[in-house]
Amino acid sequence: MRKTHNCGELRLADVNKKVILQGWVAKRRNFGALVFIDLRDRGGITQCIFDENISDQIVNVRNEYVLEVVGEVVERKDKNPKMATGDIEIKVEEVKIINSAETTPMIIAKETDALEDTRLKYRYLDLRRENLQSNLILRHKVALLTRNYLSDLGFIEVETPILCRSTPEGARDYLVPSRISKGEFYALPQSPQIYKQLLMIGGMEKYFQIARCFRDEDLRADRQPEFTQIDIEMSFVEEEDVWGVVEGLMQKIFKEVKGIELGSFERLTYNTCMEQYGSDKPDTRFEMKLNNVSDIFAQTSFEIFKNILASKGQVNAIVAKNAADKFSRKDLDKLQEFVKVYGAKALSYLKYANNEFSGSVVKVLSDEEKNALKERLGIEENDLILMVADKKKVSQTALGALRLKLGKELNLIDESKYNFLWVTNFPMFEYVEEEDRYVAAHHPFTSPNLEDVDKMFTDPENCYSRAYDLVLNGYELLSGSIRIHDQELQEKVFEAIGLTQEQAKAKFGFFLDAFKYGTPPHGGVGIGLERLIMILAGTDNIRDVVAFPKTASASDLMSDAPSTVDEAQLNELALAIKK
RNA sequence: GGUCUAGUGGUGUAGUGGUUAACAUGCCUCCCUGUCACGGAGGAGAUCGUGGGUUCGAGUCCCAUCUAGACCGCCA
Repeated sequence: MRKTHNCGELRLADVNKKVILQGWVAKRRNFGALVFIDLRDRGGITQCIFDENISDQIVNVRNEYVLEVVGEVVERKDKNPKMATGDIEIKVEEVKIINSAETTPMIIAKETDALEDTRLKYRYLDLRRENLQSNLILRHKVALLTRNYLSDLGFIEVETPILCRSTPEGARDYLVPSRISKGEFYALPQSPQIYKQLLMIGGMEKYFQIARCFRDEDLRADRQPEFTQIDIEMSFVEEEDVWGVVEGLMQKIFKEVKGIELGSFERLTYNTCMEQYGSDKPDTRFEMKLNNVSDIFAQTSFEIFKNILASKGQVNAIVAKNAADKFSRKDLDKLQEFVKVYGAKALSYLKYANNEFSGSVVKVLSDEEKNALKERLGIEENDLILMVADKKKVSQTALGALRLKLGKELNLIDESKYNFLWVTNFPMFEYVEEEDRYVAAHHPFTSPNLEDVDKMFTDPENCYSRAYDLVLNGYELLSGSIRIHDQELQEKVFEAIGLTQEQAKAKFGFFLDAFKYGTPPHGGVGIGLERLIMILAGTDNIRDVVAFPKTASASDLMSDAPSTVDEAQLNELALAIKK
């Protein structure tokens, strides 16, 4: 390689050095006989100056041409404090046009104005932008830190299969038809869950993998169909051991990447989370907690609240402090529509100003009820009370979502904070109405809390598990659990979710067999790498931290995947497309 | 599966049912020796996502459809 430096590293101290740079033309400023070219590579941008002796050699050079310049580093006459290399420039003595470039369909700059579909179609051009490059470099750093940290602790990285057996529970699998066994399919792994547990049975004791996972489900701003997990599993451990490893890893990453010393991680149970924040992944960077005010309305004559409470519903409230004047009737109607998305039938509100209440439910609530609310919620001048009366879960989640929306809109969130929160004691089961049965809330290999084992059949609603999530600033950063290592207990869990022994055997037979041969107690986590990088990079879009992401409909605009295939390919797989 | 938003020169946007569809940027030509969002003069570039419909007349209104985005469901 002839290149002596990258385009971001030269400083005043390098003046008089003879250098060779190679890179792309980011910008050309032409003064006739004198031409400035900003040359860009992964390292940054350096200004190159072409005087009358050489400028005629680059008259045809346009943006994104690839150049080699040979020249001397000189101090600039007029320095540019906005550039890292702004004190110097290259006085070009020789130039070689390595390659030309057509006019690009988008402007390649730190802040491009191109919309995302354009950027995705020409992703290789978008990747030349500083933002995406620094995000990918950040991702590399975090992966490297992770490997080193875990390796130092005695973890072994093991690759697990991408072509797996389909598992019927949980997320939809991506399927891959088998050519050799016609009519049969592999599935791409939703996570290496079963394999990493088998590695524990296989005696690896401490395993990790930076593992690609695939889920054929609809996308979101923080969800791609293929994504990467920092997958960790350990034998002979309990919760504290796993959490200690994860906290150490996060502390290391935040220290090295952000220069931040993380404090201790807070912990809340799932139920407390739902009660206080209306979410199992709360953003704890601001307050505005939920209050269950159902008891205030125990004797209410307001029919709607009365009926909801009679059918075991709840009335929850949040308070937007000193913000009543910021919400017009129209604004509040919009909030009403917002909570309906989450299944709430209505949003009740009360404004408090000049020592009196006004608002949607002011006439139907008694003075006693309003005073009780005022006292319970610590209402002061210009406060706004927002209430949702509904089924417990609807009331909580609707207000939880509203809390987050208001936190953002009222600027209550301290963006400089990184609030980690362990959420523990998840319910073991979740009731699915359509199927009239309980399913595993996490996955069926999660251990129930030992004191709740009996409740699996007598009181599944109140049976809790040894599953935990780590939440960072409102994002679910990881999920994990202590697994079942006892065959008998595993069979009971299958029974509790309505799987007969035969069904369980058909679905997980090899896995259950393995449990017979001395399974160590074990547990672990899967950390969403993209979400971690998103937060570190300060973006709320997962596509900003993936080199070649998919659109919301799971297609790749650049390669136009997925695509149809030849009839011959289908024939070879014994497949036909249904018309 | 559902709700909402958007689709107009290469790119990003404006556009009240009525003249030749406007602006910025990019692109092309020319001028310019200190710019860094360079500046100046001129120029090319759009069947307004697609298909129907209403209307004397549709970028604009209606229906369908496609694409992109956000959210709900979904994501053990």
